[in-house]
Amino acid sequence: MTEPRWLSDTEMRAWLGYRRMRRLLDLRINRDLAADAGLSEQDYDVLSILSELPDPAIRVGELSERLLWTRSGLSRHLGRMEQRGLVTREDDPDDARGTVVALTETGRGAIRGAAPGHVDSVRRHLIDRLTPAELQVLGDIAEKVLDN
Amino acid sequence: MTEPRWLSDTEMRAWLGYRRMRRLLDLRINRDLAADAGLSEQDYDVLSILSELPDPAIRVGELSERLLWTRSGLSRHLGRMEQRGLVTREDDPDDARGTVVALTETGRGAIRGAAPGHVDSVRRHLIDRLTPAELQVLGDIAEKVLDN
DNA sequence: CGAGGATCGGTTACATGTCAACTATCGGCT
DNA sequence: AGCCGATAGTTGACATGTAACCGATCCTCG
Repeated sequence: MTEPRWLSDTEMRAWLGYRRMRRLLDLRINRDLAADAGLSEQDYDVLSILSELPDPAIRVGELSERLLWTRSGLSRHLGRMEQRGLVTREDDPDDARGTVVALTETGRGAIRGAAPGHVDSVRRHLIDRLTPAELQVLGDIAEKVLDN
Repeated sequence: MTEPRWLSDTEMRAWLGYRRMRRLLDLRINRDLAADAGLSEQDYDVLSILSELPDPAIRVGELSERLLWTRSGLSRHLGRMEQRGLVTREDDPDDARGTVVALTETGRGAIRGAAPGHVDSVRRHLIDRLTPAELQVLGDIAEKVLDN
């Protein structure tokens, strides 16, 4: 193996900064969300997707792709959310192998109630700390990283 | 509660982009690290801090602060790493409540062996995809978010 | 001194994620 | 029609994180 190209100061600062930001930012926002609405970040993500859907229900597999989650993890999480009355699961009438997930009224109420506080939290901890130019670049960076 | 300030397009793009980047980037880099070196990201972080220390050992509490980890989580993790022969734990001679953690030769070898591949992985998935200006801004963003 | 609150690290109970294996079903091909 | 590999979702075994609590030790202040 040839000598690797170690990271320069700027590169190291960006990498370590990203790592610490990830930890602290997620910690703060999740804490706010749990305190304000009694929801985890994962709950919020699921509810958010369901509430913005044109259809009343979505296949578990498609939901897992949108969330970038494994099916098994999602299955377990949906079980917990179902028990709390946030979502329902029913057999897909079009494909007996499948299951469709839908929001309950409780779930819809939960996301409606949680959204304002969550947006405020995201603003306080991230968005409002950055300039418009920085927000633009952050979007660019994410796009480049995700572009496989 | 007054009407919240919802996110603009640019803000939403930055936020969702960050979220997706976090998921995918971590997934990729952790996968590489596990495949190349048989280490988890957490293992790497611990070994990395220990290997760059001026002293031969560090207090558990200080390690947990540097890692932004809870003590209990770190305690469990150190137990696992100790069993694998990567680190040792001994009573702190200066404070009988405390424990000091040190790297074993195995642990030092593991981090040395893993570092080149890890740096390469970080480059491939993040650093080398960005321009110097973007790296600078990413560092700035992290600094602002972490401030306070 | 020495009493009592603070601090340290670990453990127990629990939450939540992954991987591999499983069951049920689908659907193309003969 | 019937076979058989592919696909959908769930579950068991396990890894690994947190919060609450515990026993031991430290240290300040009367």
